[in-house]
Amino acid sequence: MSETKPEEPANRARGGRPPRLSSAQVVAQARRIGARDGVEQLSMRRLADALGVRPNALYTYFPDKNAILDAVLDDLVGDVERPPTRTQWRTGLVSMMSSYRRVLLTQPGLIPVTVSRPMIGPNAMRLREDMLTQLRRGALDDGAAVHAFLALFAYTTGFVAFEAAREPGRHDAEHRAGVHRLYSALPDEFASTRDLADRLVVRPGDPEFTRGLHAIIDGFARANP
Amino acid sequence: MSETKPEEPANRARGGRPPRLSSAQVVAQARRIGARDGVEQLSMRRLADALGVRPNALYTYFPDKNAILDAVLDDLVGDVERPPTRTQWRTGLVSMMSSYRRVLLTQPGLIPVTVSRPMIGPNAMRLREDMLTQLRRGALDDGAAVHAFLALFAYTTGFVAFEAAREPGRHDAEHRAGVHRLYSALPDEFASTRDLADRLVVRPGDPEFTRGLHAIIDGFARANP
DNA sequence: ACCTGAACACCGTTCAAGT
DNA sequence: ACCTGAACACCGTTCAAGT
Repeated sequence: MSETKPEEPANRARGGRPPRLSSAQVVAQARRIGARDGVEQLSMRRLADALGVRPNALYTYFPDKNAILDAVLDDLVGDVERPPTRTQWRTGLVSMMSSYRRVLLTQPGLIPVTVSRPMIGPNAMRLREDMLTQLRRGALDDGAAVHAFLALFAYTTGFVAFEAAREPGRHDAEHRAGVHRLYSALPDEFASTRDLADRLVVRPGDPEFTRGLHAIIDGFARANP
Repeated sequence: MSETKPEEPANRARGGRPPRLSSAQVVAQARRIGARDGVEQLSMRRLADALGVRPNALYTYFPDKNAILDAVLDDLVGDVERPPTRTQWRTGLVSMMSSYRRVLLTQPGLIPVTVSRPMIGPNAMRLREDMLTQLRRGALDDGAAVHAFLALFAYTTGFVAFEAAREPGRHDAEHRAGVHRLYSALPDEFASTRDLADRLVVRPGDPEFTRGLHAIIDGFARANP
């Protein structure tokens, strides 16, 4: 559903009333609310309120709420940093995915959205192109490049989702302490979990993310020239 | 929020009215609705209706809707097949993750749920233990085992999410044909996407999934004895 | 202990009407 | 073309009350 076509005003027609809004303004405000209060709090009614308009006015600019979310997501993807042109392909890939991760962590609530409607919109298009280019520079053949692209994306999305599932802080720390107690007291049927309790309970972050990234790139590069 | 404690009846108390339901029945019915109509259609009101009860009666068995979703998810994870004890560790891992993938694809709507509340509940506990055991059998040291576990899970979840984002069929085929036309007509700034259009447009499935799985395992095993 | 009636505070979306 | 009033068809959750 809803293929993200913002439908820029095009209000040339005579008889037309001048628009009070633009789709860009709607997206910007939506993003602001999402960043401040979380995407869960983003409703058509709140968004309209913040824009000084009735809820149904939004349907002039976007066909439905999902289209707005798609646009916000692509706007966000636009913040992902492109690697400098002369970096090594491997480094380029890692830095792009790291940037993507950091950007997504900005709006954790949007992750379920990303996950089910990925890679639509102009900025996502750009990101994909850059990734594919780096993979080919790494001398991966066409098949491997596409598969590696898929794997890297799946991994990154999944990782960020897990990471964002619990926001860091006191509450998270207490939770992890509780889990640690639980794991440590496990019977022998759960020996591995019990033995690895210390490590399992560490909040995953940049080092863990990067390590997985390298493993995937290595795994694909290995089977190639 | 909501740590998945089904709170089994415990209706021993005198003066008590005999329960018409049990938490297991609630979960079973919820799963049925999810499988038939999609999780999007699963509301407290519909669920209550299907159980022949008013919506608020459900709060006797679960503190809120999320707790029900958690329980449904863990129930689902219970269907993941454990590998035969004597298989090679690598094969064991791949078959477990493949089974997990197939099970999740049964209830695509639940994937956004998995993604943000993973690995809670007894069945998830079992799955984690089995994965960790296989990884250690692969002579990965403790650190590598935990990181590989994380990477495999992130990858699988992300992959399934992408896969489930568009359900297969006529509609999907047409969409892919359209994307192919678009990619093929791209200007030189999008040379890689254009060149790889044929492959990018293929619906990912079991082979692609398995290939990525092997790449990750290889990537982690490489840096070890 | 278990369930209900009634209500609260919300949703997204549509549609006819106004300018 | 753009926006509004009013309504439709829903939500999850709470609370006092009944048995």
